[in-house]
Amino acid sequence: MGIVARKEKQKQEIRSLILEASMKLFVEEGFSKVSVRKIAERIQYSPTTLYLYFKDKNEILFHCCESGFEKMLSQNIALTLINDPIERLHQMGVNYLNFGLENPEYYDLMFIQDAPMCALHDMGKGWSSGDQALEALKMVVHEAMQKGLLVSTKVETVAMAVWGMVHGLVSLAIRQRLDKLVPAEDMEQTMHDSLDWLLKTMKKA
Amino acid sequence: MGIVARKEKQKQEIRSLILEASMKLFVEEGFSKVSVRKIAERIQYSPTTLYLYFKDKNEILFHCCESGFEKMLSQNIALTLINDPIERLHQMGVNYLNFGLENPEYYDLMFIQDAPMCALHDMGKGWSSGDQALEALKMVVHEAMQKGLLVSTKVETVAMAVWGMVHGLVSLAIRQRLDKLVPAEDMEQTMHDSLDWLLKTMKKA
DNA sequence: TAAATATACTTAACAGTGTTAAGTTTTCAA
DNA sequence: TTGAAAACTTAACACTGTTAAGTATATTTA
Repeated sequence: MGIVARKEKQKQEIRSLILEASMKLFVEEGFSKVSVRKIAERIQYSPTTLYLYFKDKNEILFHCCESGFEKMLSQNIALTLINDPIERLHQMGVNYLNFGLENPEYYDLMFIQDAPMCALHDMGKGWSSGDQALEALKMVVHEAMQKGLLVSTKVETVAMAVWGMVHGLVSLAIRQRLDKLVPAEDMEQTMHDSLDWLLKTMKKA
Repeated sequence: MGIVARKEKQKQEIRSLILEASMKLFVEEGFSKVSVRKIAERIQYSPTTLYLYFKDKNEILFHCCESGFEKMLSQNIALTLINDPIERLHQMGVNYLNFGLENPEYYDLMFIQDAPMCALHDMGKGWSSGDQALEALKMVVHEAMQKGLLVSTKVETVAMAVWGMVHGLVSLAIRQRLDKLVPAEDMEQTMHDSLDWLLKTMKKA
């Protein structure tokens, strides 16, 4: 069975090749410019070959997403060192804002486009890394409530509020909706101010 | 000069015809299904005719957006009756959430897609109705601070936080990102809970 | 009134998109 | 060496936004 295993390994290698080319392409040229033909050209294959390794373009984008989540989670490792759950939640928010602003193309794919969600639906699979981040968020909110640092409410309510806000800020910024509210040079700072304000405000008196 | 005025009026009528057809189309079939050819077919014109009335597709979508903003603002008229600025801000948020959930296609265009912003940029114009809504938001925050109902900070910080959150909730919901956090049947309620929570929380003790 | 001009609109095409069916080349086992 | 299976490509379909060139239809001028 060594031979069939090697075949499988080769297949995985080409899958990786396709995904790496895709990611390079949309980091360099932006998400909207990624096309099946351009990906194929980069790896010197015919466009139709990609369909032997992935069901459709959405599925390719879905897998790019997954590596985006890993990228995002990797910056959160140092987080476990922070004891105060509010402070930890705050830092999670800061990391989230920074990730979004520094990787707008990835962010777009992970949280704004619906192509990846279509793929996810078609495949009947779950997010794994995405769910993991969500679980961490709920956990820290729960901990803060248990320690009496937050007024006790449904965990989902607060988790949704916090995620909603940071996502709202990043996605409005990415889509140029904040330009009229605040000058470009103050934008990043104001976004962080808003986050600071939320966490200071929600802290139990 | 009556004749040139009539000509101008006819031109405006065809512009309206195009816009109405576009809006019907994307309310019925969704934003992503709107194409120049389909719009043209609806009004029994050749696709290229549309380019005699609008610079490109983005410009058409931009004007659809504008009527979306009017739709949105129209539901905010009753708002001026509310005296308490916090209560008014709350109701603005409620209206925002409802508009987004009831008109996801419009919302998509107005706050998520970047086609309209491209058009806006190309035309060198401003949002008018969009800016108006933003001004109203800043105003109510300002008023709440002046009346001592909110801790005084930069108005933009709080306005951005509140808008960020409601936009975050709506856009995450529209793009199916909240499905894993909360069951579908509780989603709308939880979104409103989050908004309630924010406003209760930010109210000065 | 007839010719010239300006307006309104269409046809045909370009260059691109995702995707599929059918055909070809390569690889490998019997 | 032959035959089957796997890997890959060519050609095509049905779309997309957009433009250049051509055709009718009004309107203005001589």
